[in-house]
This record gives sequence, structure tokens and C-alpha cells, in this order.
Amino acid sequence: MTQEKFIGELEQMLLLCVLQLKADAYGTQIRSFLAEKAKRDLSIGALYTTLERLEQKGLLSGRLGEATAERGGRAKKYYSVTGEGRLALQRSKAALEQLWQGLALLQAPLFSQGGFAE
Amino acid sequence: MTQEKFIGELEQMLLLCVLQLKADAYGTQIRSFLAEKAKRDLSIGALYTTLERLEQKGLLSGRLGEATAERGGRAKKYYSVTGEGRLALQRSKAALEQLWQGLALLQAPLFSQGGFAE
DNA sequence: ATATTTAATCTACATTGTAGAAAATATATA
DNA sequence: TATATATTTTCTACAATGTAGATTAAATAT
Repeated sequence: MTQEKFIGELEQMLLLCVLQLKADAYGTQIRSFLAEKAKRDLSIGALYTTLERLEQKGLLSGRLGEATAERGGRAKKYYSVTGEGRLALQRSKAALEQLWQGLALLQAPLFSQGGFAE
Repeated sequence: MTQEKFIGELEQMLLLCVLQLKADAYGTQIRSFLAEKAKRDLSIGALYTTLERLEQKGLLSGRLGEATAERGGRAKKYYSVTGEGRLALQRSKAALEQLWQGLALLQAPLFSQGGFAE
């Protein structure tokens, strides 16, 4: 298979969250950020499973933080996006941009349900 | 589950292809279009399976064309994006735009990892 | 010690992505 | 009119990604 693989929709989003959160990108933060910005609520399991896979694929790299919690609690695992992760994001973005090119989705036809107009 | 579902990456792309191709959106065309614009090569099976699912979910609607082939062959199945399909696209786009907000991926850090130059 | 808090891991299953062979259906031609 | 050829879709099976909730881990507070 000569073609490079595309990453999934959620994978894309989590990578972006990590980039946005910079030094503060760990599980719970990422989850809140995604919910706030993208209106996408993930279960704990969905979140960590995907982060773990991203790490295994080499698109994210994680390191354990020391216990600097205010009230207590387990150590955080901080993530950052690798070079390969950034490349993957770029590729996805470029592809989507090509496909959106010239489309005016917000126009009238959007609400004309079922027809074939445009 | 109160949250609306997100559609997959490939689903997104196929919906966009159908929009772009307008009156000429059937399997083989869609496949070529995707390959050309997004550099994403799908097998026949991957293509039709996804189109079928999109139809079942009500994001695409399909109708059989009459046999107007030049040389012969089976009738084409033409697709168009439903109102719901357009909504789904908008939602995906909005979410991704939010997450990309302010990121300058092409800057220096992208090339600071081992061997990912472009 | 024991409760409480914060965060990550584990286990299991559903949905989406992928592939290639097979089938359907038309035209061309011997 | 059989048979080859072309075009396109359907079928079957499996891999990767998405999803959830219970459980575990590890810290602080009482």
C-alpha cells in the first residue's frame, strides 16, 4: 500500500486539542476542551483509548507529570504532538479543504430536504 | 444520548464529493474525484459500502439512472446529499474550524522533529 | 487508618473503514 | 443469437476507529 493512511475524525480532533492546550494537555483537560470547543462529549474510556492509540502510532508522545495536584490525585499524563502527528493533521486538512473548495453549503438548498437542487 | 453523532472522515469526504459532482455523482465518478482532489484511493468495496451506509443513515439519497452508457454496462446509481447530510457536514466543519482556530502548523516546530521535512 | 479527590487503565462492544471477488446489465461482434 | 467485452454495483469478510462504564492507582485531607 503506497498511500499514506488517513487518521480518523476523533483522532484529528484530539491532536488539535493537544496542540491548542500546549503545556497543559492531559486527559481531563483535553476532554473539557473538546466538549467546549467542538461540542463533542466523550466518555472517559473513549478519550483515553484514543489517546493511547495515537501514542502507539507515534502521532502523540506522552510523559508522566509529577504530582503537583492541589487536592490530591493520581499523576497526570501530558501529551504533545509529534512531527508525524503534525504531518497527519496537515494532510487531513489539505484534503478536506480541497473537497470543500467552492461549496456554499449555507445557501437555500440546505433546507430543501430530499430534492436534488443546487 | 442527547448529543448528535459525528460522521466519519471518509463519510465526510464522500458527501463532499457528491456535492461537488452535482448531477454526475455516481460511484465511479465519485471514486475518481476523491482520488484526484484528496489523493485518497479507495477500493471499490470501500467506496460502495460507505455510500450505502450514508444512504441508510439518510445523509445521501440515491436513484438509479437509465442505461445511457456509451459502450454498455450496468445502470448507474446517482446520489445527492440530503438536508440532513448537509447539516452533518456543517457540524463537522464547524467543529474542526473551532479546533484549528489560531494554529499555525506550518511554522518552525513542524520541522524540528527528526526527519519529517517536506 | 480511612475517606476523598483526581486521573488513568482495563475490558468489551459498536461503528466506520477497507478490500477483492462476484454478480448484474448493457453494447459489440462473430 | 451466442459470446465476448465493458461498466458499474452488490456481496462477504475482516481491520481500524469510536464508544462506554467500571475499576484501579496514587495523591491529599481528616
